[in-house]
Amino acid sequence: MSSAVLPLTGPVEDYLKAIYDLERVGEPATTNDIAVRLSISPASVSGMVRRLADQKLITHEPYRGVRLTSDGRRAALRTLRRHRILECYLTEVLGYPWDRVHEEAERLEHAASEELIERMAATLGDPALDPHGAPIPTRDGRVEEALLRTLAEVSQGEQFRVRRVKDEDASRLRYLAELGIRPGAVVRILDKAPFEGPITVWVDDSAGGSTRAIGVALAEQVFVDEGG
Amino acid sequence: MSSAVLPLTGPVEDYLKAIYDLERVGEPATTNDIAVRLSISPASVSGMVRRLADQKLITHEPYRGVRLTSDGRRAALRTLRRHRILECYLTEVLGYPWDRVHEEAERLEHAASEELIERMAATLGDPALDPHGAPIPTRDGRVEEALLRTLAEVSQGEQFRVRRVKDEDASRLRYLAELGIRPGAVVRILDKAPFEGPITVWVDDSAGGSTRAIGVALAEQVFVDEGG
DNA sequence: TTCTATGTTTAGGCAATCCTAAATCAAATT
DNA sequence: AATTTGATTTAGGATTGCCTAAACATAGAA
Repeated sequence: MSSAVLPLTGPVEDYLKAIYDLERVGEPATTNDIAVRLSISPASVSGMVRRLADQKLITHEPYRGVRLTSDGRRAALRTLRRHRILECYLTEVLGYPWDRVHEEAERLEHAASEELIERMAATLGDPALDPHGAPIPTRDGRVEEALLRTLAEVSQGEQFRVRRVKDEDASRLRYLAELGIRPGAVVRILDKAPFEGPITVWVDDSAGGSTRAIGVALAEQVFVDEGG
Repeated sequence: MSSAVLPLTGPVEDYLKAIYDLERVGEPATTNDIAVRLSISPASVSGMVRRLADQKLITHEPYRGVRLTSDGRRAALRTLRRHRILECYLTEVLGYPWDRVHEEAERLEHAASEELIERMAATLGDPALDPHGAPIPTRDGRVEEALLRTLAEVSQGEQFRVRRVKDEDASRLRYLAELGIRPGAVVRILDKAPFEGPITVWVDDSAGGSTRAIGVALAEQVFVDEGG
C-alpha cells in the first residue's frame, strides 16, 4: 500500500523518468548514466539520489546503482503518461510539428494536473501510442514497453517496421521525418558499412520508396521490429 | 529599448502580476500588499523586491512601495496574456468548469511557451476577454483594463451590467454562477443593508430574473458598469 | 597481489525562495 | 516633541538543486 500522491518537484520527476528508462534494459541505473542522461554532474546526481532514497522513491546500493521502488515507478509512469498524452494532444489538436512537441511537453508535464491530462486523453480517445511511437501508460500505471532493437543493431538484408523513434533531439527528428523514417514506416537494410560506417536503407513510401544512407548515431534513434 | 526576453522564474512572474494588479489603482504597490496578495511574509517580499529591482523589473522607494518598470510591465502583461488565454482555452476547448480554470492556468502560465499560447489563441480566434471578463493583453503588450466599480461600491436603485468577476476563489465563483452572476448578466441593486449588511440584487435571466441577497465580501468580487 | 583507471561520493559553495525574530523607520497621536 | 503603532527592512536559517575539487571504492590489468 503506498501513500497518497504528494506533489513532486520538476527535477525529481525528471530523475525518476530517467531512472525508469535506464532501468528498463535490466541493470540498475548508475550515477553516471543518470548524470549523462540529464546533463548534470555526477556529484549532483549523488546528492539527489540520497534525497530520492530518503523519500523511498528509489533504493540505492552505493557504488552499484539505483532502482525505482514501486512508489517511484508509479510516479515515473504518471509523469510519462503526462508527457506522452501532452505530445499527442499538441500534435493532433494544436498542430505542433513532430520535432517540437517533446520540448514543450517536457515543461508542461510538471505543471499539468491529472484532470487536464485526462481531459486531453478523453478528447483524443485514450491513445495508446504517442507521436514517436512510445506506449502511453494507462491511468492505473500499466505499460508494456517492448525492448526493440535499433536500426544500428539490426542486420543487413532484412526488412523491418519502424515502431518508435527517440524524441529528444529536434533536429534529428526533423531529418528523420524528411527521410520518411517514422513509426509505421517499412525499411529494409541494404548495406551496413564496416567500422561504424553508414547504413544504407530502403524506405518504403507511397511513391514506391527511396534509398538513403544514414549514420550510426542516427540509426540508434530508430527502433524497429520484424512486423514488416 | 529593452533587452531580449529572458526567462523569468515562476515566483518572479507571480510577483510581477501581483504588482501590476496592485498598481492599477494608481498607488505604488506596498510590501504588505504584495505579501497579503501572495500569502507570503512581508520579510520575504522585501528580499524579492531587492532582486526584482536589481533586475530592473521594478523601481523601489524604500518604505514607500514599488512600481513596475517598462520591462517589468511587459513581463507582467506577457504572463497575464498567457494566463487568460489558457483560461479561455481550458474553458472553451477542454470544457473546464468556470471555477477551476484559474488554478490550472496559474500553474501552466509559467511553463507554456509563446508558441503554445499563440496556437491556443489562434484556435480561439484571438479572444478579447477571458471567461471571467478580464481583458486579454495583445501579443505586443497592450490592454485596457477598465477601473470598474464593484457591487459593494455601487449605489442602491440603479441597474448595472456585470463585466468581470474575480477568478481566484473557486468556491465563491461556483456560488456566483449558481446565482446567475457572471459577465454579461444584468443586475439591479434593490437594497443595501447598513453596516456592511447584505445587498439585495435582482438578477436578470431568461426566466425573468430572481432576487438574491449577497454579502459584502462576495459583492466585492463582482465588477459592474452602467452598460445595462 | 598490487596498481591503476574509472566511477562514486563527500566537502564546500552558490543562488533562489521561503521562513521567524529583531531592529528600524514613518506617521499618527498625545 | 515624544511616544506609540504599524509597516518595512535586516539578520540569520532552512531547503532544493546545482556546481567544482578532492577523497574514496571497485574492478580489471600488470
